[in-house]
Amino acid sequence: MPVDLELSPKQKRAAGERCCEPVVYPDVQREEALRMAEVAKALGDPIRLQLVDVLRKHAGKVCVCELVPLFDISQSTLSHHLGKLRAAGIVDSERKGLWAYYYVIPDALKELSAWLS
Amino acid sequence: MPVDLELSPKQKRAAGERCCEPVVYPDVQREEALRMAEVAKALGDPIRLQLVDVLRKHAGKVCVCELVPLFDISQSTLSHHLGKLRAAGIVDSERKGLWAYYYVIPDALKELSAWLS
DNA sequence: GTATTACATCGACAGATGTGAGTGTTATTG
DNA sequence: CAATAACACTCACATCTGTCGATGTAATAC
Repeated sequence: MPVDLELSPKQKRAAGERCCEPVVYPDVQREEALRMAEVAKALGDPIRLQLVDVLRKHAGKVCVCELVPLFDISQSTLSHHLGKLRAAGIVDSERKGLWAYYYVIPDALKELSAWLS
Repeated sequence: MPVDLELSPKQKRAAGERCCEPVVYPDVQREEALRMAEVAKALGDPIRLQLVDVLRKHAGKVCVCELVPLFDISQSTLSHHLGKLRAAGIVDSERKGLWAYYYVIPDALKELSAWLS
């Protein structure tokens, strides 16, 4: 896990020579980074972040019709954001008649949260 | 802080009537969300996330020339990513002669990290 | 049945993003 | 001095993103 990066030679390399040893990068990080970046990207919009905030704090399932008046965007744009959050595996929804209820998937933010702290 | 969202009336509103009470949204969240989303967005790319990972784990300052061989991208693209991270306030750099040393700004990820956990 | 509501999806568009090749600037080596 | 290394920046381009209006679909109300 600890990337063993040495603070190597600070010396202009002589023509054609490599500057710094190419440090091997742990492959484990690769897929992990892809997953976490996907989650971070989904949270990288103020509206989506607030959506997740509301859904998390509510602890239950929230109807889309209750989310619409919270933001100054059109219904279709909100739907688009919810779709992105679902695609990123952060939320899921459940349809009940005319209404759609959204909720945060437990542990969806766990990996990113752990890495950040 | 707790957004008091009631799971209100699940009943098709009668022509012209509002579906759900427009819940007031705490303004405090607004700017906070903007800041956190900016950080999340910067982390929303696998390469930038790995860059931050390397810089964090190294605990010191890392020369760009040591970062280049870690990724399969051009030097200019790497520079671009570092610039984005700097613009988001996550990292900063220090120039020493020919070399540039990057490091993670302490507490830069604090707010997002706290919100996530 | 018809009218209407809740929500997702489509189409379009301006703006942002990731990428690399090339260039410029500055400092170091010889 | 000249040559060159390290790195940021410019330009170009294909792709992605956020946004809205319009449309589609399914369920409810009357």
